[in-house]
Amino acid sequence: MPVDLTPSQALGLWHEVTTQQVHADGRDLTLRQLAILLEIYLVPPPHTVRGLAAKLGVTKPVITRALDTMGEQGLVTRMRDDRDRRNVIIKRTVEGALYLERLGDLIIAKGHTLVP
Amino acid sequence: MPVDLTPSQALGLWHEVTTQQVHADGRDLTLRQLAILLEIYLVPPPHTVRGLAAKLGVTKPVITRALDTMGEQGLVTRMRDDRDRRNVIIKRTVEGALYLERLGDLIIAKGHTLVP
DNA sequence: GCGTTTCGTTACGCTACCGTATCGTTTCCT
DNA sequence: AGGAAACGATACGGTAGCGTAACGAAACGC
Repeated sequence: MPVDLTPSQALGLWHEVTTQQVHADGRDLTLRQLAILLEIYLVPPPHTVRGLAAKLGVTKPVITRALDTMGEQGLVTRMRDDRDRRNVIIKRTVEGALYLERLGDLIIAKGHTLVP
Repeated sequence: MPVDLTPSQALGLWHEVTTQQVHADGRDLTLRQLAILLEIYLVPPPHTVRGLAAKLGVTKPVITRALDTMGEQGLVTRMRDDRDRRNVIIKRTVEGALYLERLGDLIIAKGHTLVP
């Protein structure tokens, strides 16, 4: 079931959500960090640094840095892969799930207030 | 006519759009910068530094810096207000309008691909 | 076994943003 | 006219991101 939006609704939705996020988010994630976080939580595991870098079209240090920052904030965790100890498996956390749940709620709420 | 989204659709939409934006956007705007840009283009003028700062809940230097950066990129322009020369009026540009139009198209396109 | 490849991380120099405080200009008010 | 207030910009020290390049550890291949 596709979601049909008018141009005004599409940008209006982005406007409302982005503005509220700027207001409320003490974390202030980068666009890249948010993309990484969403990828980790919405796409089936396992997630690796290399895989995320390829999916987003960025270099590996970008992923490492983003995971450092978001790890300090409790949004993700890293574990070495025991089956191939070169790999690092990125894992979800409760706090990260809550963060995205709040974001989803915000998007849904703003969607309801839109007029074409 | 409100837009009804399931939690999965809401985050899925954000995921798709954010990811593609990271891939494609050579500009790499901050979340705050994007919020400012949307405010300027979606809310009726006039826009001032002070007004934008209040609306987004940030300090004035944040707005000044964002306008500096986005001004260099041609996304906005500034003009002194001749009726009160303390004020600066922020104006839209063709390039800025095109940028947001592309963003809107992207949101609409990704909305169509969603399944609940 | 030993070179080669594949991981993720780290180092380096650089740029851009942050918050706080202050500045110069312009307007307002009495 | 002259002081107070409002506006946007700037200065400052600090932090966090960037891309490129190099690194150590682990697995692979012959």
